[in-house]
Order: sequence, then C-alpha cells, then structure tokens
Amino acid sequence: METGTSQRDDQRQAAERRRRELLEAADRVVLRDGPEASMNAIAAEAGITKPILYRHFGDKGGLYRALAKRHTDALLFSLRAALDAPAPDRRRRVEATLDTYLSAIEARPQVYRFLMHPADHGQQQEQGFDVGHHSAPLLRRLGEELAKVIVERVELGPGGEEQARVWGHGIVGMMHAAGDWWLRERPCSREQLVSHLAELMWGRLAVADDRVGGPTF
Amino acid sequence: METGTSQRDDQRQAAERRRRELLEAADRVVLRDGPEASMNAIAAEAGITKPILYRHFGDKGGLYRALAKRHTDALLFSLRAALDAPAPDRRRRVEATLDTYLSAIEARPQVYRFLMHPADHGQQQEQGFDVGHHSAPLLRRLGEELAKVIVERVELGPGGEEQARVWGHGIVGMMHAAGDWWLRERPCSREQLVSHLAELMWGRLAVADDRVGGPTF
DNA sequence: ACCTGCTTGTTACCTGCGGTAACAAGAGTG
DNA sequence: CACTCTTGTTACCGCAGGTAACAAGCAGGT
Repeated sequence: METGTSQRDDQRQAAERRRRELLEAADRVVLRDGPEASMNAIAAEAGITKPILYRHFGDKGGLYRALAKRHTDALLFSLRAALDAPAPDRRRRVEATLDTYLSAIEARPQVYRFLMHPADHGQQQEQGFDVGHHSAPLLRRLGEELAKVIVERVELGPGGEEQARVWGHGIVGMMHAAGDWWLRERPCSREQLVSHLAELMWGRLAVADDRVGGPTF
Repeated sequence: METGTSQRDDQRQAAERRRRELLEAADRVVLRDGPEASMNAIAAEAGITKPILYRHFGDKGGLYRALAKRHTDALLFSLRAALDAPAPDRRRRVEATLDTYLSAIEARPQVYRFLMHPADHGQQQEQGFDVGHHSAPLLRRLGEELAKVIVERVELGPGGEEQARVWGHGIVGMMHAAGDWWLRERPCSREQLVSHLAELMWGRLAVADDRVGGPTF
C-alpha cells in the first residue's frame, strides 16, 4: 500500500471510470446505429468483448437503463431550470418549459428517439415493427416531477394532490405526443406549437364556438 | 368450373378466411403469453408451422400490424360512437369520450398493453427492458382522427386547422399518458380521473391561484 | 389417362442475438 | 512462491426470426 487511499477505493474508482467509458462508447453506437444496437457492436466500439459489458451492466436492459438514466437526468435538469427561471406570469412559465422540452428533442432527435421510440431504426422505412422501448420510465418520471411542482406551487383546494398528479401525467403526455408528432411532420414552427398547446391548456377549447351548420361539439 | 363464382375468387375467399383464423389464433396467444409471443408459439396455437405464417403475413411485424389494426379499428369505432352520441354540451361529450377510452383500456388491459406497451411481459418484474412496441401508429391515428373531428365541429378562425391537429395529438397524448398511469397505479376512480382531465382541458390550471408562501407558477 | 399449375403444408436448416462457462494473464500481497 | 482479485479472452448454448426445398392434394386442359 503506497498511496494514502486504500487499494479498495482505487479499484472502485477505476471501475467507475471504466463504466463511464463503456457508457460513452455505448452512447456513440446507439446514437449512430439506433437503439437496436447489438451488445457485440457496443463491445467492439469500446474495444473489448461482450462478457465485460455483462460484468458491468448485468444484461442488456441494465446497460440501456444506465444509458437512459443519464439522458433522462439531463433533460429533467433543464426542465427544472426552465420551471424555476423567472417569468412574468404562469403562462410564460409554462410556455418556456414547453419550449425547453421541444428544443431539447429538436436539438438531439437521436437521443430522443432512443429514449422514446427505440423502434424505428435509423433511416429505415417502417419495416421493423417491434424493437426495444423504454419510454414509460422517462414519461412516468416527468409526470411525477411535474405533479410535485404543481402541488407545491398551485392552490388547488381539497383533493388537490390527486388532481395535481393527474394533471402532471396528462400534461406530460400532451407535451410528449404533440412533440413526437411535430418532430416527425414539422407542420409548423416551434413557437406556434408552443402557443397552440398553451392555448389548449388555457381552456380555449372550452370557450370556442360550435362551427356553424355542423353538429354540436 | 361448377359454381357461378370464378375459381380465383373462391381461392381468395378461402385465403382470407384462413388469414382471419390465423389472426384469431395469434390473438389468443398474444393475449395469453403477452406480446413477446414467438412465431413458433402462434403457429402451434393455430395448429400449423411457421412458414405458413410467413406466407400470410410476410414477417413478424406484418402479423403484429394486422393484429394491432383490428384492435385499433375497434377502439376507434367506439370512440367515434362516443363522440357522435347525443350530449347536452361539449364538456359532457368530451367526458363521455374520455370515459369510453378509459373503460376500454380498463376492460381489456391485455389488449391495451399489447397495443401500447408490448414491453412489460406478463407478471414479470421489470426484468426485460426492451421488447416489441407499436404504440406510435395507434396514437398517431387517434390524434389525426380527433383533429378531424375538431376541425369539423369547432370554429377556430384562421389557422384553425393547424391548431386542431396540435390539439388532437395533444389531447390524445394527455388521455393516453394519464390513462396509462392510472391503469398502473389506480390512484382514483375512473369518474374522478375523467373529471380531473376535463378540468385541466377547461383551463382550471390557468385560473388557479398561486399557493400562498410558495414561488409563483 | 397424364401432365401442369397452384396452394397448403412439412422438415430441416441458416443467421444472429442475448447470455454464460471456463480459462489465461497481469498485479499487488502474505 | 502461492493466493487472490480484476480484466480480458475464446468458445459455446439456446432460442428467436426467417428461408429453402421438397411432398401432397386438387383444379383444369389436352
């Protein structure tokens, strides 16, 4: 024993460094080849062979979870920041948060597709139909986080916590579905999308008139 | 040639009947074993062997698509019915449609999980992480259908069509995410969930007060 | 009667993946 | 030196999706 730190700690640190390196290699492969990247491919990118990956991550799910957690944490961090940033009123705050989310998925669609739709692999048409998927964990985390924020900041009266959780998951789902569709079809600018969604949440559907001549809605 | 119909038509009809039979067998297996059912298992259930399945459906994705389409059509049909049923006002109509959707996923969670989360297989913990998934097609279809209904019935002024599509996908996403979370955790009754979601869409978040002592939101 | 064409079905195989067992080599420690 | 711990390897298993090649039944044409 030469150093002040115990040998045990040295080994732990080395293992964690290695783990990070492996995760970065996996990240590169997943972002290049899509989420159906094989363990062999990831191992090759990292310059090693399969069993090492399995020693570090248990199984493929473990690796994917670790990978997803990194990205999810980062996304959650920026959303929290947008939610906490100063804003003139609640609507601006909501718009800023929506815009942050949409900017994130717009800026790195590969990451987004890995987190949400590991199905559609790369350039391929809609050939493969079923592949890996792990959207649920991310969406559930986002929903719960938003619920926390709502219950903590909005006065909702009795039963408010339950309502906040419903809203949290509902709003996250709205944002996700609309963002997914928008990213795929790009039917309008980001600002317009944000505005439309905010209008929806601000109850414009409730007060819009029926179309003349059509059935009531 | 004995019958009035051409022999060609007879064969086509027979092939389609066979296809339906195979789909029903596949349905049974998928609903029993979960969405990760193997082609061998499906073939066995149908009393035949793999290559026949491949002759009928091309590949596994083809079979799953065909299966998903059946269920999606059925769901869409009942949602349409709820949307077209007589109702005193728009809010009741929306609530009835939400309730129809939630009832459907509540009544047949196996089908729902197949359509949306083919991942979590059966009783298993969260071991397997990635499996088949095809939620996107269903969600996109629902979103587009709802957009049609909105644009057709609600007066939104210029740019209304774009807004309607955003709303369609957003509302469907909200319903889906909230429903998924609710089905998993059952935190409240169906009626309450419907009511909370309707309140959200009716803009209650917009008019709720800030919580005293907390930061603004 | 015989051959032809078509569909239905089979067996037996290939490929590639996730995952694992068994073993080799280096390095610190008594 | 022997012991152990980690890192790495090769070689394999089981199983999935997918396919080729061939057998059998059954129209219809000549």
